[in-house]
Amino acid sequence: MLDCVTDKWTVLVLGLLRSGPWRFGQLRQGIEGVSQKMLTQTLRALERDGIVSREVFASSPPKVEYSLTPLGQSLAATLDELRLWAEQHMDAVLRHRSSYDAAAMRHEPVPVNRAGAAR
Amino acid sequence: MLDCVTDKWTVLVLGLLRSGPWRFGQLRQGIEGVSQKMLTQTLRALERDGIVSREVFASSPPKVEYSLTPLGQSLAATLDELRLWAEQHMDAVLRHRSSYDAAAMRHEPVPVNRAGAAR
DNA sequence: CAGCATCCTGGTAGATACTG
DNA sequence: CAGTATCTACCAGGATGCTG
Repeated sequence: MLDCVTDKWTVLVLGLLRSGPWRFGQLRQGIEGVSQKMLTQTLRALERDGIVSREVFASSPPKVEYSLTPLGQSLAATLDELRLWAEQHMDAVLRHRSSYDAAAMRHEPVPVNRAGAAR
Repeated sequence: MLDCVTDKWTVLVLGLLRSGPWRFGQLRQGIEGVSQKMLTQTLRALERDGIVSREVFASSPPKVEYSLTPLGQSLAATLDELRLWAEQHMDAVLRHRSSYDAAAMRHEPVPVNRAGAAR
């Protein structure tokens, strides 16, 4: 259950939809790095769970709008707090991260380049 | 950034640590389905980000305790709201999900078994 | 007990091509 | 425009064995 709401794309999609209905292509452009496949998949899952609603306009060119259901709005609000936390504490995290890495350096003797970088 | 906080195991680990310090083995048992590898990995990442602190007791047998830093406590609190949302709305989601699936059935005619199941 | 190194597998996401 | 279908590659994550 947590899996579906903590999904990366889900968080981003709901972030955009908070401001009102969006078309497929708009979402695609608004979310950097999302593939058409993942966007479709994410939206289907959200629709299935009653988080977003999908409205098809039988026009030419075809047009499909996605918007939040009431349930979706409550989730989006909750997720937004998470995003807020991330924004507010990102610098603290990054700072701690680099000092941690620096400390690790001192233990792991020589970072000799044995056949390329780490990993 | 969101990736690290929306990780599955992260959420579960922080959920447990809210109640105080836990030992490695306790966490392992307290979180169903987590492998030793993933738990180690998750804890390392959280330590690196300053979310949890790791205290080693040079006793025999060895003992390592994990606890939340102040930063971690704030994150844990935020994540807990998410868990709360999930609990409160899980039934609504599941209900919508089954009605959605039922509707899909009617469109996708005969679920004939063409060489194994779907996929 | 806690943790690391290694190997191996399967699901997941990307790329590509086609359709209503 | 908004999808579906198919193929492939990659790497997250499980299993195993060893160490301090």
